[in-house]
Amino acid sequence: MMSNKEIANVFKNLAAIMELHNENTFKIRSYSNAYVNLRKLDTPLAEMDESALNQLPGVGKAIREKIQELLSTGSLATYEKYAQVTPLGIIDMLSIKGLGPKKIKVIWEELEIETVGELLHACYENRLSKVKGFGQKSQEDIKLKIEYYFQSQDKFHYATLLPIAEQLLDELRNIYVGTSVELTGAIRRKCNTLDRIEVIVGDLELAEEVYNEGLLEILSEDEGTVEAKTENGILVILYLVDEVDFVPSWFYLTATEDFRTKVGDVPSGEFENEAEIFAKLELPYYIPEMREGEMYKHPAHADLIESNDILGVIHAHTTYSDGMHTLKQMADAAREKGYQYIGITDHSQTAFYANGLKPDRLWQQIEEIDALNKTYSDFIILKGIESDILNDGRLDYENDLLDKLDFVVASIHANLKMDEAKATNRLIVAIEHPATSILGHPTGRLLLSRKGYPINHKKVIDACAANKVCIELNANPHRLDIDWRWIPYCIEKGVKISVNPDAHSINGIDDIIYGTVSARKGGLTKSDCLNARPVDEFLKSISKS
DNA sequence: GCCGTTTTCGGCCCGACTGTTTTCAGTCG
Repeated sequence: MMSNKEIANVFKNLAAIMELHNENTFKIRSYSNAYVNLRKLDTPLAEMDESALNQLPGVGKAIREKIQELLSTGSLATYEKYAQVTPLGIIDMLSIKGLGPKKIKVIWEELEIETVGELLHACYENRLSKVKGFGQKSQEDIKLKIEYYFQSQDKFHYATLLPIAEQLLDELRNIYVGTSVELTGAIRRKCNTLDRIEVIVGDLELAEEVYNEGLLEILSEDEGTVEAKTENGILVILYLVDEVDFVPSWFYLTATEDFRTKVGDVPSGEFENEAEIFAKLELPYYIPEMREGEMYKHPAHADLIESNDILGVIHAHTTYSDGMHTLKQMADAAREKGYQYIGITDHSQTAFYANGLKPDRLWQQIEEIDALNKTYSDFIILKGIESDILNDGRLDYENDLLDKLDFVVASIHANLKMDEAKATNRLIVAIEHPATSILGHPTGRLLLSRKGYPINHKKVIDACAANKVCIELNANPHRLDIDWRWIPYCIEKGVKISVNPDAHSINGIDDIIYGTVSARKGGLTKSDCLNARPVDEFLKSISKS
């Protein structure tokens, strides 16, 4: 049975493909609205009867019937009709930022291009810039976007691969009873994005059940290294080693080469665990997450942040702007999950697309928070805003209103096309605003789909240090922004990191887990984490006086 | 295709930017 999100996505895809075929724009808008409305629903569509479906906003007879068709057949004839007359490559192009349906249509019709690869080739040959409506700059921009698109192909977010890897691990352990079986490589290092799942097995033989039971499709087998694919097409590498060598092999396969060469060769001998290897190398124990890049230069703290150290849910949206749940629902959920406080940050007025709050609605929210806070004795809601950083670096409200808030997250959402100097300067102007408490998602990147604007990290972090502004580690697995590689520099400069879920729903709060994972990769300790502090210390830490 | 009625069809979300233009279309958030 299809989930609400899956059904909503069909309507999004339907709207996009219909735009390619010049259908009525208002019809298309209806389907887009259906996408927006349906994905926000709490109740599963599958559990609703016909009259309940009819009462949903934006759902009339036609869309209701399409929902029912999807629930009973799993597909949609209307979409299939358009898909049949649209090359797959053209549909792929819709996911490249900067390319909309109008431009794709021109590319398709004028250049007779039907795949993303052909389009990249046309950029290299300077053919795209000759088409009317395109020029040198568009061609260069599209070329870079496609190159990023290809780099991201066959890669996955950590949050996507983790459950698949854990299930595979379980199944392999059931096959190799009494044998060591563990994740290794990038997935053990909990990398933000990955292209494979690596598993080490303490047995030199590949068990027959692995392929007989359809667990994996074996691609190749070579000297203890087996390449395979899961049924959903994800690359799996199995390393088959002698059980006696398991610990040193596991150690070897986990770290990247740069880390390994810096810490020295794996010592010979038998080891019970990796701690003994680090001891033999006369090094402190580095958690697997840190065994890459330059992290060997930084201390291997014993008190690294853990997700249950986080006491406050900072950066959360509600139905006031583009969140799925009400203020009270979000607060109650945070409290029930064991947090001590929540910092509400809806979008500010410029964010029209997200129903950003005009001053009067922000005042209204402030009043509602005051009232709700009187009903809690063991929990507190902090008044905040996610203020857009305008094009010139200003914040999105007058100072008298900003002063009424407990804290301000300042982030860029629009006009993302900037060079490094412009982006850095825009951020620094916002950081220097006395109301700014936390810099939100500093680069605006969306892992595997958008690169983010270039910034001079050192200048931005220095400015945060000088103005007592903290930096967000946005915990959404698609962002994980600020990048963990910059955490050591933040620590060096005394800039606190706030691990923020950017929650747009109750479930979104749980993204804190992924933020904590990335924070640990960067060696963040509990004491350097802003929202691992009780609420009074949180407020003291962001106070400018 | 949905909605809301002055119940049976007309109206339907904005603003800025960018690159391409010669006054604006396409895209994004």
